[in-house]
Amino acid sequence: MTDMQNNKPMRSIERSIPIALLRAREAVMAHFRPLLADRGYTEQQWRVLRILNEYGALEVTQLAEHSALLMPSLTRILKTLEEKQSIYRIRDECDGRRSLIHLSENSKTLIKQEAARTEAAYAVIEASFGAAKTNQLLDLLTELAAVAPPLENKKTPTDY
Amino acid sequence: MTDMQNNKPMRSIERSIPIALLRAREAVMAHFRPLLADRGYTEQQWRVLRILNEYGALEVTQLAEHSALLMPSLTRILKTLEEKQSIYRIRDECDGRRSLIHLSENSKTLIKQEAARTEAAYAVIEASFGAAKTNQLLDLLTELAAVAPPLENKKTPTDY
DNA sequence: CCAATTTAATTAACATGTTAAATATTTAAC
DNA sequence: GTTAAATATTTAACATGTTAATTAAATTGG
Repeated sequence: MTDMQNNKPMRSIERSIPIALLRAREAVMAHFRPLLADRGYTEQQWRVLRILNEYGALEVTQLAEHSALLMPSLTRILKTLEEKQSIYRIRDECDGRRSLIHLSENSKTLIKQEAARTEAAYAVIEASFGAAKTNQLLDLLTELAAVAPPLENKKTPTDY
Repeated sequence: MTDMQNNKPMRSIERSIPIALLRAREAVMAHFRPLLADRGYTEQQWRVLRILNEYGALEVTQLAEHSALLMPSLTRILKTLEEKQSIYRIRDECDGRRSLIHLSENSKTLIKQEAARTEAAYAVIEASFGAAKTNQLLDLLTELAAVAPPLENKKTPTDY
C-alpha cells in the first residue's frame, strides 16, 4: 500500500479543458474567418488593429498584453502591418527602446466600415448560443484565466 | 434614417469570446508546460499520444478529429513521433491510402508513469477554480463548439 | 475495362506559437 | 562617471496553424 506505483489511469481526454477551449474557439472563429479573408488580414493582424482602435496608440508591450500575443509574434505582425500601411510607429524621445504604435487613418476607416458585419457574425453566434450563456461563459473564462500560475522552476539550491 | 451608414461602434474587445478563450487556455497550459518540457514533447505531440492511449490505434483522419489538429499539422507531428519511436504505422492491406497509427510500448509506459503528475496539475487547477465551475465550463464549451458553422461560400451562380 | 470523380494523406508556402539568445538602451551601484 | 544590472524589443530556430495544391489510391459511370 505504500509503494510508489500510482494505478489511477490518466484522466479521459474527453474532459480535457485545453481541448474543449480549442474546439469552442474553432467553432467561433469559423464565423469570422470569411470576414477576415475578405479584408485580407489574418486573425491576429485584425486583432491588433481592433485593439489599437479601442485603446489608441500603445507601446509594443502593452499591445502584446491586450491582444494576447507573444512579443516575437507581435514583432513580425507589426512589420507586416507597417508594410501594409495599416499602422505606423513613433519612437519615444526620452527612451530610445520604446515606440508608440498608431493606427493609420485607412485602418480606422476600414474598422468603421466593417463594424456592422462583425456585429452580424456575433449576432449569429448569440442567436444560437444565447446571450445569457455567452455572458456566463465569458465570466467563467475570465475567472479561469486568473488562476494562479504554478510556481516557477525557482532555482532554489537545497543547500541553504 | 434609411441611409446605409451604420453608426454603432465595434463591440468592445474586452468581451471578445475568442480572446477570452485564448487567455483561459494560456492560464491552464501554464500548469502543464513544465511537465511537457520535462517529457521532451510539445503540447500537440503529447496530445496525440494521449489520444492513441485512450482510443487505441487510429487512422490519421480520426486521430486528427480527436486531437483537434489539422491534417497538415498532424502529418508533421507523426513524422516527428515516428522518428522518436513514440508511434508506428501499419498500412491497410485493403486500402493503400490508409494506415493505422499505433502507440509504441515506450509511450504506453511513459504515459502510465506520468499519469500522477498530470492529475496533480489538474488538481491544482480545480482546487483554485472549483470542480463545479470546471464542469459547468466544460458543458458550456461543448455546447458552444456545436454552434452551426456559417454557410459555406457556396458557388451558387446567380444565373439559374 | 477505363476515364472521371472521389477520398486519404501529403506537400508547399506563408503566418504564428514558443523558447532562448541577442541587441540596444536605460538605470543602478559603486 | 564607468561598469554592472535591468528593461524593451528584436532575432533565431524550430514546431504548429492555415489554406491551397498535389499525390496516390479507390470508386463510380459509361
